[in-house]
Amino acid sequence: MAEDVGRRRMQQQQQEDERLKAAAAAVEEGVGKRKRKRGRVELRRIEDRTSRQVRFSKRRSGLFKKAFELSVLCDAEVALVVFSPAGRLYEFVSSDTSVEQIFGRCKDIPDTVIDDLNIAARDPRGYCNIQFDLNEQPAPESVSELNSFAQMALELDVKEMSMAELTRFEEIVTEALAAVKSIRIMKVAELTQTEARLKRDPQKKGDNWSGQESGKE
Amino acid sequence: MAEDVGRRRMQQQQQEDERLKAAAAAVEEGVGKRKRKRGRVELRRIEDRTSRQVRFSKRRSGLFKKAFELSVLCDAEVALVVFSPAGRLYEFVSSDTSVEQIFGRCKDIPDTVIDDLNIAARDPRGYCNIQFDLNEQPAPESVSELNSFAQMALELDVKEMSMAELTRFEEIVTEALAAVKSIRIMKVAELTQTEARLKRDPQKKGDNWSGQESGKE
DNA sequence: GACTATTTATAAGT
DNA sequence: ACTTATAAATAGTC
Repeated sequence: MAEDVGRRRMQQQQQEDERLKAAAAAVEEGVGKRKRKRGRVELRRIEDRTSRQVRFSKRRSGLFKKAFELSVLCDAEVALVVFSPAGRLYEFVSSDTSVEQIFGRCKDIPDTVIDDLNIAARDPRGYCNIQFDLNEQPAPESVSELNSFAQMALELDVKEMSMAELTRFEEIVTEALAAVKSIRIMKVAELTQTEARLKRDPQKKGDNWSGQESGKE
Repeated sequence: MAEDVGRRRMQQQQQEDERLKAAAAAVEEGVGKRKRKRGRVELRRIEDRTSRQVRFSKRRSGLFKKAFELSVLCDAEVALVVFSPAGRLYEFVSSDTSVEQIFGRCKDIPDTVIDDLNIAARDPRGYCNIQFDLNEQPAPESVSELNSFAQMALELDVKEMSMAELTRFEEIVTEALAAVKSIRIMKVAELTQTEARLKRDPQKKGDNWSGQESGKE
């Protein structure tokens, strides 16, 4: 998926350049008067309240529409639940089944199955205990030197910050986390696609698309 | 002018008509030798197996992507579960929540309104939409040089990471966020205490519309 | 709530 | 797979 995007991006080199230049200019001149092109969005929490609410409405309807289409076109079971920040609940379930039933099935499925082709995760990660003292950092695991440094830098600096800075910084870290998540999810999606071809077909009849894999990546 | 507007609407209407006619024709004449225009799809189960599988993959990716974006952009909780016809499970849960948690919340909310597409909402409002791009990292805002560097470091490096690294890194960022939050909370508590005597309302962090929406529209 | 300009998603084609 | 043509989604506006 990311590769597809990459290709497309190459095609749109011109546009990209244009955008990057604009962004660079905006940074230099200070944020503010820059107006985004229509239809283009950064992957981060929308700051403006009104805008965020409007977008939520539009995007929510689009998401549900897509979910519905997937269920119909591909004969898949789909369950979708969305809570607005205000706590309102919106849900969609493809067939006659209920959300309870579909979610229930998730729990019943053993790890082996889930592990194989699942896109996202109920992995143990992501639950943060705010137990540690800042002076006593958890040992900076070696993901890469850069990352370790970045993390230390963040946390050390944090102690010196004003409220405003803190608030802003929290936003930044939140955004960074969002970016990381998105990338990971896309990678998972990629892998899932790749592995799909290697997966045996439980109920094959006639032609099978999974039988024609020509190696893995 | 009004005529222009009318013209546009007519064009749209034509598209709709065309589509509907095509669908109707397909039904009456049976399955087809008919070649659809690119990008155009009838809302019905795809008969061709290969095609169905291919589109399932693509659309599934798109759906999850959008679900993720909605959660990030609009700060909403999202749970999405998809079963392929083969019975494989794909799921996505927005943040630190689990499917079970979100599901649990569903049960607690009584009144349900179901619309045309099987979409249920606890709110009279309609539905909505979403979309996003992975290659587009959030712009590095400058809070301090250190922070900017850290953030950029994070995001740049992230693109090169393996899955294992990504997972680990996500964990680190999550922890960092937790740390920042804890610090901010402590500071808020301090300030609140201090200023409580002055009977002043120091700062509000919220631009969370969940807090401001008291229920009506 | 509707309109238009753009971007994104994606059905077909190679 | 990779590319291209089209449709759909949607951000910015009024």
